[in-house]
Amino acid sequence: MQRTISEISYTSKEEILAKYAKALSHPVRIRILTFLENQTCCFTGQLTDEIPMAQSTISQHLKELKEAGLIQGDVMPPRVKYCVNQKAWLEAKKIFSDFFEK
Amino acid sequence: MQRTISEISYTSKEEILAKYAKALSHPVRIRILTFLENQTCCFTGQLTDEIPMAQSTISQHLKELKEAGLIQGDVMPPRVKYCVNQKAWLEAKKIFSDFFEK
DNA sequence: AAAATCAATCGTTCATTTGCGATGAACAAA
DNA sequence: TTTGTTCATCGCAAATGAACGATTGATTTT
Repeated sequence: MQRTISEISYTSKEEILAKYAKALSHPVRIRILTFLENQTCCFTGQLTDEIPMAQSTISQHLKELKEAGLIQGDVMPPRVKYCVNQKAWLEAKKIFSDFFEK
Repeated sequence: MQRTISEISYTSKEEILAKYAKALSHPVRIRILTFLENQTCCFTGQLTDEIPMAQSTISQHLKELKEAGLIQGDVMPPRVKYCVNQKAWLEAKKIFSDFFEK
């Protein structure tokens, strides 16, 4: 059968949900977010103490969470304090909840 | 600095959440699930009609959703009817909602 | 029995993710 | 100024993901 495959485009809801889901798609990122949520905030050092992974790996996961918008980092030399971005957190919460609601 | 990197192990909550999140981490899978949720069920053919992607690609995404447990396929020769797995759907809903709740 | 239909799977290609050690940049402390 | 601390980034390797066309297997229809 011959199918015409045009360019697929997604709604922004689909893309935003996928973006947040991707951020949550690795268990260590779940752990990091849970940790941050409990502490309100924390320094990277606490995470590298708690999580048995290379510092560079944790830094990489933090970067991904930051790029998804779920966390933010405040530089407080020589350390960096990470916190959950409450605005994005609430947006994600709502988007997931709407998605599962219907 | 010398760090000891033991084997990391995750809780089953972390793993289950990550598994569902991964299933939702591609916009076309979001679209498929939304479609299924609206129709209750549908045949693969409806999806390949609706979504401008190769049949094999859609089939692959269906497989991933099935492996995550979110959908199930009933073979009704020569077609296959896909439905959301309500049990898994509710579990996912609760797990995401718990996660964002705290 | 032959042809048609539907969907899964195979094989390929290319891109992205994951993890690590090593290095670098910024700043504080000695 | 040198040393130490903290974290980000680079560079690499291995694994996984995404997309496609082609093929196969199951079943119906002709």
